[in-house]
Amino acid sequence: MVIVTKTYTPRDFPPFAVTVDTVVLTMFQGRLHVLLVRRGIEPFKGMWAIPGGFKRPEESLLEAAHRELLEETGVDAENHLRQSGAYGDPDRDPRMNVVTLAYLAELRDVRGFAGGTDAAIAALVPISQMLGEGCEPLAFDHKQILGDAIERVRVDLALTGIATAFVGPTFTLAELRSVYEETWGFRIDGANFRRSILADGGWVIPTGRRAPSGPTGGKPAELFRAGRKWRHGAPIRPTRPSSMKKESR
Amino acid sequence: MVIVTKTYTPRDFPPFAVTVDTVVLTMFQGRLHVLLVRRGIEPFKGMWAIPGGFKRPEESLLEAAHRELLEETGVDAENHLRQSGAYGDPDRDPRMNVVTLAYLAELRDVRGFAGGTDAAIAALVPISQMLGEGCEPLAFDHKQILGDAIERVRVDLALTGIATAFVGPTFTLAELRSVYEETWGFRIDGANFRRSILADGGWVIPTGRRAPSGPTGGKPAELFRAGRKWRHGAPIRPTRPSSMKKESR
DNA sequence: GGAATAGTGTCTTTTAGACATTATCAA
DNA sequence: TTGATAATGTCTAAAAGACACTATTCC
Repeated sequence: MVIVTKTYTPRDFPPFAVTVDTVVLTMFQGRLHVLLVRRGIEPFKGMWAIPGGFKRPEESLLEAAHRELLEETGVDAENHLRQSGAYGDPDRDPRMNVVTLAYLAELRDVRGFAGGTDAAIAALVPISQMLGEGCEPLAFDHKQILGDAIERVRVDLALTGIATAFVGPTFTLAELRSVYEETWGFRIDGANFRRSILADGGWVIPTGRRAPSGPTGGKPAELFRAGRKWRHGAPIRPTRPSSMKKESR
Repeated sequence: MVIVTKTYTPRDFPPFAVTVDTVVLTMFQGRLHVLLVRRGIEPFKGMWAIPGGFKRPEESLLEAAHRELLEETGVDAENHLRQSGAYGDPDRDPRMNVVTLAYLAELRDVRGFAGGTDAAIAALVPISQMLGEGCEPLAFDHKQILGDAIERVRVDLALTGIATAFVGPTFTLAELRSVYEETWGFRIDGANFRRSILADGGWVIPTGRRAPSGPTGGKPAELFRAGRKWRHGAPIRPTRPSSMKKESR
């Protein structure tokens, strides 16, 4: 039975360290990347890790995630942070009992980042390098956390307008489509994609302007911006085309 | 900078209490209910609360959720617990800084529960009573936690086979349909529901047997069991029928 | 002009939604 | 028999998927 007083003493409850770790995902050179830091201290010194750190008593979990990411990497993900999971196995940190809350942020620009307090280096690393065949290890249970976050993004792409977070304030439908293609791992027909997206009125809105053609020419693409609508009426489905050309990469 | 030693002392990190709270949802008398406990101690003494308690250092979050639910309510939700959110605002508990991890369990049978350690009473309460118009208050931020959990269930019904968790080991399609209807709040055409469900092969499997007719007669319904398939190919969509008869309750 | 990319049109197949019809029970 | 519920069949409309064709750029 817990003694009911205004203040608790440490003997009344088992204390834990609470950390927040943020998986920052971004499109870089046409590939899905994650922002990682090289650990500068033991344990797992020198290994890649998801940026994060201890929550402070006076801040909320969200505030902690925002602050830690900014401190460690210089990246400001305010208004882009979403919860993605909690991890609290007793042995997940060899030093002590740590419960961590994973956050997720999809960002367009992850520039100007630099190693902060206790992270030696921050860098964008391709997802395929961390989760594919024969991939590199990650500190702690961060491979699990990263995997769960990716799976979350895949689902959310179909159900919400989160795809627009990966692109700029204005974007072409080809850019938006490549977000889906890269994350789901297969190609989508451009014509049908356009129809699906525009049929879901209020999600992407034409600006009337056009993007300049690329170095290889082609018709200049229309520029769109994200609308206020968030939940899709009909989901953009991750349906692998029936007789579609196989992914060629 | 954190001092790197094998063991940490309490001065190295801010300690928190970590609790796990479990939202148990079940169908009872045709309505969606949540399992709540009357708080026997301050703060919020006498108010409804989501069952839960302190995590122990030697157990995982999942194990803690399982144990606390069993202790407080007598309900064993092993293999049915899923994370649904984390809550850590500094003032969410008036006594101290508590980070809580919310779990979610959809169960068929929530019987044999009784008040345990520090919960005076455990009871099934209709969701409408806790979240509807002019509803009752809940302890702490448990109204938020409950609302988030319900929203999570609504989405998961469309994407996964979680609906079968609400019904017995064998069930009729009418029973399964009522889970969707009750959770989404509108009626679904029985014929079309049957087609959608059976088209998604491997999710529900016919047993060859039939359920006895109800007291009002009618053709005995086929009995199905849950298959191994979990993710739906095409989602069972929460599409409100266009010209459908309005919900009559 | 030719290659490349964006956008339109259209055809086919699939699925959702509505609802009529048939089947099988209890009273 | 009647009333109720389950299951099947069928029609229509909408959406997905495939792909031909046009438009506009760079080289």
